[in-house]
Amino acid sequence: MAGNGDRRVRRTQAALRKALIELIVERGYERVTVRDVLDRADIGRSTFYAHYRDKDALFGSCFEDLREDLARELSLLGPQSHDGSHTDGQSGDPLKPLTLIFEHAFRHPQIYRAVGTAHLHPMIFEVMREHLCTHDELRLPVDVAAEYHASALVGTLGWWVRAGFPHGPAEMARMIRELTVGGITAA
Amino acid sequence: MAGNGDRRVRRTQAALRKALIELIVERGYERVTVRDVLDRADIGRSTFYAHYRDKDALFGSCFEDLREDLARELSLLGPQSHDGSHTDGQSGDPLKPLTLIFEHAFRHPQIYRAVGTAHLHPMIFEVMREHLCTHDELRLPVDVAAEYHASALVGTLGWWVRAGFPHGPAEMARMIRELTVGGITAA
DNA sequence: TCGCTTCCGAACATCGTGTTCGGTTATCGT
DNA sequence: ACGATAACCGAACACGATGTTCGGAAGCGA
Repeated sequence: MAGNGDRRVRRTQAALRKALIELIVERGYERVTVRDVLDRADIGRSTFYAHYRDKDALFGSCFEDLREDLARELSLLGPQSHDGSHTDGQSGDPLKPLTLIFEHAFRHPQIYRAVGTAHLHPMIFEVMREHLCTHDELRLPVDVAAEYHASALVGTLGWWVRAGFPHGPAEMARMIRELTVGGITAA
Repeated sequence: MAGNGDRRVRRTQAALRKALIELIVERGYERVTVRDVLDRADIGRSTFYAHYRDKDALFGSCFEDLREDLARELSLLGPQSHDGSHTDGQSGDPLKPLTLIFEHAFRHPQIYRAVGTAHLHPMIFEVMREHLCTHDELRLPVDVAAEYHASALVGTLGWWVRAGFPHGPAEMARMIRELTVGGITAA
């Protein structure tokens, strides 16, 4: 599986990505130098620059993998109500997409801790936006509402990861749903 | 007003802060060098390091001023319902604190654009947390709910600033309130 | 005016970056 | 198995940013 291209290239890139993630978790992105990554991955300097323009590029490739992975898992669920409102039975459990996001973070704690959740924002935003467009029963600007809910979800997800998963993924999904559909007055 | 200490010190620090903010707005934080700040502010190199340990320290002093300014304005309103729920008439307009936050950003577009809104998060979070503690009618963990609403507010605020204030401050406050108290189903 | 503090700016050591290039080694297709 | 090809190595280099030092000039408050 996943065996495209030269084996050496695969080995090199995997080692670099692994090293970067580890180091970011240990020291934070800013405090990691290219030299550090090279030493940790045991890769030659020139080899690094043959693959990536700089540290940012390597970092980008890391979370791009992650993002695609999550997007693929989400797409397997098929089109459905993405935020849990409208339990109109035409598609599976409306809580499933939310749960899946939290489970994904739960399964990749290292990368999520390193990469942060900010990079998921655009993706979540688009999902929210599309959903709100098809179900637009509100007179609020779509952008505002989408940004609001995307920020809430992504922010809470990030907090949950940083706090070391104080609750289970499914539990988190349920709570987010309640907060989203019920508002602050729901008791 | 604000005339504490040596005039030269005030001049120097003000020039450095102003230069940094301008440059961050123009190029983004990472692409600003200490040299750039020195040139823009017309300040000697050694003088800079006599005042701040590095670029981060100067940056920190910038948004600390901002944070204190906003906190002072908020405290002038006195204790009240900070998120707009509970129109129980015992204190002024429940929408006022929210409006004040948006107005503050609207009055300092440069700094907000440069500093971003992430630094307000802890403050907003605490306000949310306290409010939810006193009005805890929900069985959800306070931290989760506080993080959710804080992220939503701060995220939307940041989007609004970056988008160039597509709506008025009061309008934004009203929309946030509706999204917060009404949930997604409120139509 | 006097004494003190701040500012200046040039010079310096140090570090991280990104590139180059000739030589070595692993991989893939046949 | 083997040969052509592509990837890797690593040392050396130029460059730019950082943070420090120090003697002298200038501005400030009293």
